Amino acid sequence: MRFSQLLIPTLKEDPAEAEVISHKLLLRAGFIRKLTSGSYTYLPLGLAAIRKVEKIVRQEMNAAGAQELLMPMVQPADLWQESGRWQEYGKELLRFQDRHNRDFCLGPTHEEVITDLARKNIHSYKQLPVNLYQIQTKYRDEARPRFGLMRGREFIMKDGYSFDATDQGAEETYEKMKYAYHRIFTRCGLNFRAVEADSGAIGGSFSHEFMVLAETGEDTVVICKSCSYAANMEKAVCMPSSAATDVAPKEVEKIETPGKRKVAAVCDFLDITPNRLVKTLVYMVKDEPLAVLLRGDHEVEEVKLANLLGVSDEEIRLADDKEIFDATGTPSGYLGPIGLRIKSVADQEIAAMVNFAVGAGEKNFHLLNVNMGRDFSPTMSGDIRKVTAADRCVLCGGELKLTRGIEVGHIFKLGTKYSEALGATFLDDQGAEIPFIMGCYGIGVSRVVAAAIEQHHDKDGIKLPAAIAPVQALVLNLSPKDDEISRAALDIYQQLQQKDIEVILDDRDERPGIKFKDADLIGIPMRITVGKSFTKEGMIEVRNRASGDTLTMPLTEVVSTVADLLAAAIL
RNA sequence: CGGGGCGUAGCGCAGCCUGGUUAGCGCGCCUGCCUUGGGAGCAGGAGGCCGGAGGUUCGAAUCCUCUCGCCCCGACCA
Repeated sequence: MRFSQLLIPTLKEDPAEAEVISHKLLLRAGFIRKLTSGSYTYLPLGLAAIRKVEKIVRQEMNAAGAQELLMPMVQPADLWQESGRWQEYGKELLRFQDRHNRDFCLGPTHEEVITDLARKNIHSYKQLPVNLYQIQTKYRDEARPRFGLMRGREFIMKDGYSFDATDQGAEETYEKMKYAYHRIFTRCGLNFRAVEADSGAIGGSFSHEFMVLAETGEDTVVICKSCSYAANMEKAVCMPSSAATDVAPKEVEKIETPGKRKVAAVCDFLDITPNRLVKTLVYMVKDEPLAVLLRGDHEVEEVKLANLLGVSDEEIRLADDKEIFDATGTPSGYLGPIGLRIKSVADQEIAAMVNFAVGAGEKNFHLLNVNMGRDFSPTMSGDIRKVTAADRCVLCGGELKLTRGIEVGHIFKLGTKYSEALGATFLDDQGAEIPFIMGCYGIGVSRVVAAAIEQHHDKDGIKLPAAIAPVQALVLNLSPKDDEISRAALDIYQQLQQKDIEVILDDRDERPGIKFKDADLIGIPMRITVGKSFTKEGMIEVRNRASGDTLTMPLTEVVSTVADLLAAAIL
């Protein structure tokens, strides 16, 4: 490929529409162009990078025993009505009608279609397990598309679905996929963590998100500095503190605290730190009020609270001031656990506290030296708060770090949710009719490219890992009008091609500076420069974009050197 | 969906508040000269219904109303 003939519209300045680095660089390097909010055209270089990721995904999925297929993107409403998601899915599902006024949607995911396929074509345990995947453009009518390829409405996704006869089989399949995902993201050159995610009703550790660690990530991830523990906020376990045993409980003392309602104001007034105070929040759980007791400096993690209560997180919400007063007879700000007439849940941390302050359950009063067990007993207790960087790792006791992550993959044990809803069953070896045990496994292919750029760039441009760079080598002919230089550049270009190394020859009639700048911007791993030093000394420069290492050598050594360096760079 | 910001040449922006000849600047683009190891220089040139509609006015890029689009924060989403 000749640079002069490729469409690589690089930009010298940052586009006004881009905020995050990957978005800016993808536009500047001529990888993508926006058509409309959330949809992008993949230009030749951008598409080539996506194809590289797809290739790795295919290799690893196939190696893990999965088979590729391709399902329709337009899906009939009936299937979604059968699963119940036509109502549940909300506005992200882009719906429309055909000429016969039949309802359809653009596929944001394919559980319904694949389950329909399975129920029609898989009938016996002898056919199981089956693991199917596709790589396809998905459409989600996102409320707010943002950050270029990071959160588009249209994006390329690998989605896979497994069907097993038994729970154990499904769990084995899950582990295989988890392993394959580790290989895929490692080969893509990403710094990532597989984090335990909330798996809602199914429970157990059967949902993992694969998070690329990057400041621009939309999710917060908790990772241990010492071991491999990693989890997202909804799932991250707080290790309980041990109770202080050397402090004697004191007498409860009632103090007037006029107008002091917020934690900060109360602590300030009482001259204590927030970790010596227990705040009492009120949640509405399916319209029932519930008091939630939490240390003053902690925050509720609603997903964990919902899980403890055995309800979905959509069924709980904070009560408003009126609901609080109606339920407790106390205005918000002075609520306390003593004398409460509604049920209560205490965060486990409170058990470790001695002589703490609480609201008195009476306007303008607080109590000091309160102790759980002696002065009140909550209905329930458990881990219901968000972890903080001050917490310790549940596995090894090491220090935790809160960091941001980009979700590039998600694996999930689905169980029988869809197979039951759609009546997708098979006969087991006893002749019994059983629903398939399913799993689903997604990878945001286009998002992987954006995430990789977030992790691999510098002030000059993109530094994609060789495994997913659009092409591997770029030969710069610095003087296209000089026959000797042009001949040498062409020679190297052709030799690299013969070795099956993807290469672009920059044969443009431009000044050297422009070629160097563009080379840095688009970030091809190996840059081979043929210029004056070749005519003068017979030397050619080979430069590694990622490391910046530069070697000078005679023409005869160039091709083998580049081949060796690339072989070392690609896993 | 709530809040904020922006739409003027391919890209980045000024002009708008305080209406007034042919609407500017930088980059890019085209032609020529020159230059050729880090986005050079000189000369000439093309390119805009100032997002759209309506209104106010003798006169609107500029003021008012509506509308469409894009971006950011939040909500939502996995």
